[in-house]
Amino acid sequence: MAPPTQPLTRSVEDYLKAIYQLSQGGSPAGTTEIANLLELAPASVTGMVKRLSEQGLLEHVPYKGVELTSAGRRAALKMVRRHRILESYLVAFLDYTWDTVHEEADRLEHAVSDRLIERMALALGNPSVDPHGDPIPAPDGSMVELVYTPLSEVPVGESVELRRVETRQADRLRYFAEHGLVPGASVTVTARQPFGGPTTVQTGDGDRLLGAELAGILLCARAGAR
Amino acid sequence: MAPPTQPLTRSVEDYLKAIYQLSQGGSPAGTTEIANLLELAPASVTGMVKRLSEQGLLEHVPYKGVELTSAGRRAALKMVRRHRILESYLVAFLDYTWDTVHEEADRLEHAVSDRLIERMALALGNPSVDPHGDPIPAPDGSMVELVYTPLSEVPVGESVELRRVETRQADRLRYFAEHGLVPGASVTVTARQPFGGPTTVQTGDGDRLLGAELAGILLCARAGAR
DNA sequence: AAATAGATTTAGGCAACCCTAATTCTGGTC
DNA sequence: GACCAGAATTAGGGTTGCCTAAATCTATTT
Repeated sequence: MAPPTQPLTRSVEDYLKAIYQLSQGGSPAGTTEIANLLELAPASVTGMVKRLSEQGLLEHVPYKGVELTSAGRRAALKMVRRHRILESYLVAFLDYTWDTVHEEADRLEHAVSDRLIERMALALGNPSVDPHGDPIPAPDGSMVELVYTPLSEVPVGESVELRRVETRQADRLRYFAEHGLVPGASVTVTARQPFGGPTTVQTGDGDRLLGAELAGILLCARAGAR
Repeated sequence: MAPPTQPLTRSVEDYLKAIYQLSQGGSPAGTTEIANLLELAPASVTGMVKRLSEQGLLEHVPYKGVELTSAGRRAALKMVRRHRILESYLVAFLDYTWDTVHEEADRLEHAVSDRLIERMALALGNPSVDPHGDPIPAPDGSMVELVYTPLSEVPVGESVELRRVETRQADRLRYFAEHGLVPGASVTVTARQPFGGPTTVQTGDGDRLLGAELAGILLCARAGAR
């Protein structure tokens, strides 16, 4: 039952990761979506998708969309584990910050061995989340994905704990870090303007006004819900 | 004076490293030598060599051999630095042994950024040699290469310090490590059989008989010479 | 000086991936 | 029910980097 798969190329690994990410929402990934994410022409995606379907990594319904097969998902989750362990390691031991680490991990994830990843994981104490609060799949591909509430939807008056930051954009990440808005931080929502207006929060760092976009990518654990 | 070079591909990096290594002996590298080292067909090497010459990284005299230009040497030394810092880091912090580390470093060296290498170097305290005793080029490409004496040529009766092990073959490296024959170890030559016969050495670990091949790849610092 | 072994190069191909331009399909609209 | 915009696919190319087979060159031997 061991996967007899020949090693995947960098390109293939990138496609699988992208399709995994786009399928998160439940519906199959579209050609153009994939193309945008990988910064390729849609025609190139069609070609690769065809090859990967033949290899049994994808399920492709022409003109409809692509989904990962279980072999594809397994490979994608391995890449996600690599990426998140790498990010965690670089931040913990090599002075990277969460806004600079993504790029480095994106290159390294194609070059590391399983052995290296497991040693890094061990050195980190087998973490379950990365510096952004994203869950790290176990070596067997299992992953516990908790459901959090966007800060933009936390009722006024409630105190919550920041758990996860859903962006890789360096400028936003830097802004969050500068103001103590990192996983683990406690914040209280003190006000919110209507019609997609800003949310006001109280942090250990003082009060801060967050626009709807930023408040929407800060995911929080509410007291009762967990 | 900054190198305006576009990023090199993995293949190109491998060629430059190979040619650097083969040119160490002074004479230009031959097509077949390069092909053997990289496990490619000689015809493939001819093709790549032509492209790299046009890019100004190599000096190729058809039917004679190849040498690195100064741009080529600079790039090659950068790869050597990457490789040796990686090996040092993996051994120091991630429990690799010197017989397993080469392969991992060979893949990683194409994926790491300069920034990562410099952070690893810093974490290591800017080492000047790697776990095998090979000198590590400085970021500017300068490298101090000391001249050592092969154990096979150390006169009987002399005590020397092991400094460098010139092989990447895992089985030999494992044998050396098992018997304390690692850089820094002190050994005394107690006997040597003539006509390429074995050398007998006394180590902290006891006495040991080393055939000509093994004794030839253990490089030693002699007392006076250094 | 001719022969020849071995190294090197040329010729002709192939696979992976990417691109642009042209075509075809799908899901609404009017 | 025909039409249209946008999505997806097909057609036709290009590059990189590898291979095998067939020349060709070099250097050494006879």
